Amino acid sequence: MVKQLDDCLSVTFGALADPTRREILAMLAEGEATVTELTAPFAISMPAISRHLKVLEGAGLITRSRSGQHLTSSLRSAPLQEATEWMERYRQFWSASFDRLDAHLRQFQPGREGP
Amino acid sequence: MVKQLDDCLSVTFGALADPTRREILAMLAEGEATVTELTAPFAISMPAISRHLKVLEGAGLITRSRSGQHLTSSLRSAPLQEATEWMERYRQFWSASFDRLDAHLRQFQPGREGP
DNA sequence: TCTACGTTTAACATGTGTGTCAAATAACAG
DNA sequence: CTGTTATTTGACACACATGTTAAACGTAGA
Repeated sequence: MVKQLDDCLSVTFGALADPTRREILAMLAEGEATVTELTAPFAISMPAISRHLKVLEGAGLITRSRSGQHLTSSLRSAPLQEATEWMERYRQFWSASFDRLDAHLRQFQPGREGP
Repeated sequence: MVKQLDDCLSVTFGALADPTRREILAMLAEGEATVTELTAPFAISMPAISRHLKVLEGAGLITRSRSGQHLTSSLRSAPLQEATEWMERYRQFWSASFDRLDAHLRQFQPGREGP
């Protein structure tokens, strides 16, 4: 029953997990852009960018609209809201129980790096 | 130069992109637990859970400490803070420009489901 | 020291993601 | 209609993620 939301979060976080896609979102935050424009700053091919855009669109993070020959992409907000809410739940929990947790952890954890 | 942070976000979002791992985080939010305890509610094997825990630890989302035979896992907060900050940047932008965007989008997007 | 328990590692199968280049589609201009 | 530009799709290659089972490791206790 919560499966639907769960999957939605997977798609959202999955889309956000790729640096190129986050870079694309950053570019779109400065205004909508065509695929060609979005491809320019990257060292990868246009088909690759096109696929990234498809992933972002599938996650509902952008929308696309054709104006003449150009297909412009623009940002959408809804999924981020959901993902942020999910994370806020944990952030709040963690902030609340941090002191207790922190003290507890310290006594077991000498260091975090290991071979 | 921002590459380091970028990679950190990839790891964080990547860890969050898996439903099993989010489920594990939800369980740990109710208190620390051993690998055996964390494996119980799932239909997958303990080695699989062990790997998920390793991913979560790699993302800094949990810490682990041995107490006797048991290896207990507990939540950490730092990476979520970073990821939330990243997303907040976009949420704010999107909220601000939502009206303008929304009107623009409506005229191009008849439906979001595909075959 | 031998045995049992809890957990991880090794080796492997398999599916999915990300990139490539070449060809196909879509809209526009002569 | 033909050609040009913008973008996507197809076919492939390769890497990585996730699951499995079997064996190894680490700690506790007889």
